[in-house]
Amino acid sequence: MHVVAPQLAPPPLSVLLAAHFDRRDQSNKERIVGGGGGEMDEVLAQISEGFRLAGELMSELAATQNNPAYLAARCHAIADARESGEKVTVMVAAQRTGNTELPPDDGYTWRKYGQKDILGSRYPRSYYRCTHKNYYGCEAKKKVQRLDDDPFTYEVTYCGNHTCLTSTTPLLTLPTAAAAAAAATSVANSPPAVLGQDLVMAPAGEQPTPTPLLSTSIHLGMSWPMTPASLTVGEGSTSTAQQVNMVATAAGAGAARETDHYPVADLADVMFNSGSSGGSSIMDGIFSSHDRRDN
DNA sequence: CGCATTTGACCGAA
DNA sequence: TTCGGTCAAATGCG
Repeated sequence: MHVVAPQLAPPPLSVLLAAHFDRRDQSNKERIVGGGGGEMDEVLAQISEGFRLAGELMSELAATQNNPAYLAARCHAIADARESGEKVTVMVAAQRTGNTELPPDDGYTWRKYGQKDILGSRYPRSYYRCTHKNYYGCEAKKKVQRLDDDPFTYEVTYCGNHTCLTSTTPLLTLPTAAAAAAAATSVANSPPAVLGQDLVMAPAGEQPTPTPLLSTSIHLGMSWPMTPASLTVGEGSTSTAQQVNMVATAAGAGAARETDHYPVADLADVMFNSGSSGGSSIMDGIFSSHDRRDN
């Protein structure tokens, strides 16, 4: 079971018209769209109600994902899974423009070492390992497979941690002044992981110890060609995989880009893009207890 | 030439 | 025996 990002299509012109007239001038609406109590009005009202409900749902999702307790629970689940060597599966939306055959780019450099037709699956499964396996002994691997029922979504299963720090994608594109200021004001003994302007994730009850600080900067999500749509933490191929729904707006979703942030989606981005040429990464902040084995 | 991808062969688990 | 995962030779590309 997977939850894929809901994508609200832009409202049709008639709805925009109706909404516009609802706000502005009722008489004009009746004159142009139709007489009061007409079928047109009824249909438009139903459509408007549908969008209102969709809007409520979206705002509730956003509110849930900004809940510190919710985020903390998700972080710990993922961290535990990674530390115990479990697999992490991410549902990634494929590009809908250009070459949709391109595998999702998660910021690491992968080398393909195999491809298999999987029984019962329409699309083959590709196997990748970290390009730097030879240099750093990095044992990170991933499997990429398109979903049968949604060719625009890839199921990416990550196995093993990256022991290299070789991300090719910049973590954030932020005004350096803001980043510097944020870093300067971070807690003394916490890792220099504060790179964003909007800080959430201060789990209640975990006060004095270095508190993981997450960037929820929208820049991160925006700079990525793909956005993880949901995330599953499980153990191997067993059916007991724990579903961690992480709903994110894919690029192009029209709803409230300016005000609605999806920190969980950003978190997913960060998780699988933990390496940075600078040496320190946001991962240090998220999983501060996780021992780094790089040098 | 060096590196990545492709693809059939091979291997181990179920 | 089947199937998922990996290996490695052949091939392609910059």
